[in-house]
Amino acid sequence: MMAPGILYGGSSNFDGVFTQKQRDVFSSSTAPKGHLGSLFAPASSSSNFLGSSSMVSFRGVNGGKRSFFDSFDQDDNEADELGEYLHQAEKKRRLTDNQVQFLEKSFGEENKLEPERKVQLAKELGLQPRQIAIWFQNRRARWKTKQLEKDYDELRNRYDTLKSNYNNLLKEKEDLRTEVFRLTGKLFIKEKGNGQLDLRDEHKHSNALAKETVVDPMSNVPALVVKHQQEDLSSAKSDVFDSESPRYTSRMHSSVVDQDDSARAFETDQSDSSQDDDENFSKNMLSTANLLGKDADDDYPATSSNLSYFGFPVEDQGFGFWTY
DNA sequence: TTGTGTTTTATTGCCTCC
DNA sequence: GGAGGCAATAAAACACAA
Repeated sequence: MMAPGILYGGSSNFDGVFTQKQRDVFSSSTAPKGHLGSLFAPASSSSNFLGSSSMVSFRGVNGGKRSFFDSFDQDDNEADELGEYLHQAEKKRRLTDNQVQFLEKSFGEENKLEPERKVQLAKELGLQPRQIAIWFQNRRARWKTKQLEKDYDELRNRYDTLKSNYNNLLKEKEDLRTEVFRLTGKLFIKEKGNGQLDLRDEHKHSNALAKETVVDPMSNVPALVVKHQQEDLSSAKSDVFDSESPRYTSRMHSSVVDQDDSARAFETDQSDSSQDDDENFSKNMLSTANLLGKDADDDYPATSSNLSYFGFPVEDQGFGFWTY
């Protein structure tokens, strides 16, 4: 197979590099064969470019790296360099460190290459404009890849942080929920002991509030929670978070209780209004408390919209959209 | 020294823009 | 229709472990 070869010199719109097709055509018709064939320039009179030596990487030549710019100060070595070049004419040659450095600097200033700048850089570096264009193109591709990796890392960090916060909130929620259950039970026992608790009113209130538990479209938080927040704020009373307050307890209870469970627990009351003895209500309350305690790991709450406390779809809690 | 993985240079084909 | 950009790819050059 024919290795890539570069032809030097230039006509008005010739970039300095023939395509494989062009080379094939050329070499099969008029061009000399072999290494010299790839050196055959279609026009050299108008060439602004520095020619063969510019294309040779001096890495490893004469036992070490040689500066690209140094090469132009050593006319004595031109013959040697030409010989070296002739030897490497059909090899792919890397740019020197200085050339790359120069190009990097230019790329840093502007990663797009206007024609004037391309020609200017080609002159300064002794390369073909086509090579400059290719270098910029490849450099843009590398930059894009790096940028993608960077963006990925950034997104992943943000995701990790978000997930961590979410898990912390979940834990906090569980703790609060446990506390509510504990205090509810305590209150129930206390008020039942005093014979002051009208559990039917409590039940009505609970059901009414539970039915209000729909998601607030603005905040994605259950509207009941929003409503309670607003009420609690406006009341400006010290009993807002007073665990001994029946009002607080009933609200928290109703917002926590699953609607279905709640309905089940108070089914007797709804089906037969004549039955109003405290004992039945006591049993229902206790069974509700047991049910809730047993299902403490279940996701909150209990709205038909299948949304968790934070407004996330339950199935999304694992942030399943992100895969590793 | 050699095999292998990575980087760099260059080509090809397709697309868009003027 | 030509110029230039980009994605995909080839292939040479390079790095490095065994």
